[in-house]
Amino acid sequence: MPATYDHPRAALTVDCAVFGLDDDGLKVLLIQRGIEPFAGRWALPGGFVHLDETLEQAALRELREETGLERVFLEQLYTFGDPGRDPRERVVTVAYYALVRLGDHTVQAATDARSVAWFATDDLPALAFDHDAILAAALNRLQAKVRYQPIGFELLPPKFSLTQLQRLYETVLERPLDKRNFRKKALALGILQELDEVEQDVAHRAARLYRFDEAAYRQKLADGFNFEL
Amino acid sequence: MPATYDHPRAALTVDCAVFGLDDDGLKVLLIQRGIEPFAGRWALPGGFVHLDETLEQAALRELREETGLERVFLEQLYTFGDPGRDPRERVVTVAYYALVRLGDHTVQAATDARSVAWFATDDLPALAFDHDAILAAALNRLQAKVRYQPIGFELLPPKFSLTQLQRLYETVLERPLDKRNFRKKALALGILQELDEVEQDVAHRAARLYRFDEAAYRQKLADGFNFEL
DNA sequence: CCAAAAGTGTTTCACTTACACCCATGA
DNA sequence: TCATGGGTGTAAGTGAAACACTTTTGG
Repeated sequence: MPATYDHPRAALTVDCAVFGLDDDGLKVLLIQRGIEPFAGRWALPGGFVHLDETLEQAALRELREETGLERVFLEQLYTFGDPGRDPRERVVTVAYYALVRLGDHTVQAATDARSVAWFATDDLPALAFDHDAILAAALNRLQAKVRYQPIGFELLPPKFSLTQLQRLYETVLERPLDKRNFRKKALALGILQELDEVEQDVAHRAARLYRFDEAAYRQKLADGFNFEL
Repeated sequence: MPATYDHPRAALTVDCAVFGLDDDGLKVLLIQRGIEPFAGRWALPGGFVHLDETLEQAALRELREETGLERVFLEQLYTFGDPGRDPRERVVTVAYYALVRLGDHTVQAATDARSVAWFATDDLPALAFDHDAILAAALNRLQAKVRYQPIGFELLPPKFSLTQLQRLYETVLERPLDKRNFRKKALALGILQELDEVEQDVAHRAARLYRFDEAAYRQKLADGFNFEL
């Protein structure tokens, strides 16, 4: 390491793969780039890291600026830095993935984004840079993580039915689950709070609603409990 | 994103937590810094990323330059970038962890490293920068990963006994394992090649030697096999 | 012949999986 | 009364964990 840090420097960005869930399945939030390179192409929201903010703050700021999203679950994914991933010059990007409750937010294009939209993860347009690789990594991580950590709740409304929860897992894991076994296991985790409420406005028997019990989760986590589903 | 990438830039480094195993337990390779900041302090080997190399290449190059190590198992860990983690200016570091067979290599200090040494992971000196946090994350990752991916072989000589393998797992996971169950499970993975050789020069019955069967591993991996131990 | 580690099976228990019917509600 | 999804239990099978003695070898 030189005594002074004076040398040519790569540019540093953050990019976010933001996932949401609706009746059609898993969605990812993309922006349409307003500027070169790749103007007009769809891309993950992201941008340059400022010198006075953490990487996570940069990711949250870019999300807010480009899409209007706030208060999302966010976790660092991987850092992509191959020379050539940006056609102009060396750019290293720290990728994050985020989970949001789709109903909570309306997205809104801003700054350098021409527009913003949700895309089904199994029907994506061509993406700018190496964003297809980043997105694939993010999907992998989500699938792996959802099995042993209850992060899926971040995709659901605060109150949900067991059927909704099951559909979430089926969607993310891309395979059907047995209803009775799923309910047994989900309840056995001991982190679901049964509410005295049911679904509204459905044309059949209304399902009981539950809430994710954060306190119970922290407790069990500290006790070394295993949350595999 | 501005149309040109002209703005103040953070410096970008890589750092490596290199693990090895000997009879005393798990070791990590540290260098003693020859220059400021933190001259004289122990630190993870690492350094600045060049503009024309990948992040992984940078990590391998720094390892070679500072410690003489070559051909190691290397995997990206996490990117640390809080402002203030370097006392002089903003430096973002992409951390890697590596596994080596301790017997294979003799390490050798070079470039900016005053000296190089292996330290027991449970008896570490004060480290430079936030390297204690990086190292803690690396240990966590190693523990988590060794359970479901057979990376532990990277720490053993090419030919090893089942007892050696068991001791490796016990060391990394920090808990005793049942001998019979361990052997049953390890062999059931179907990725150990039984050799017609035994240990040499031991003062008791000599143990049969095995080899990690890379081909069988790849095959089973492709078939979706689960390698949890 | 003693010390030291290698090697080997069976039983028990817990968890996973497969599976089908009645219930409540609104239209 | 019909259509729609909500809700429930049991039996069989599979994998994990606990556990102790005999064998081999060199000193």
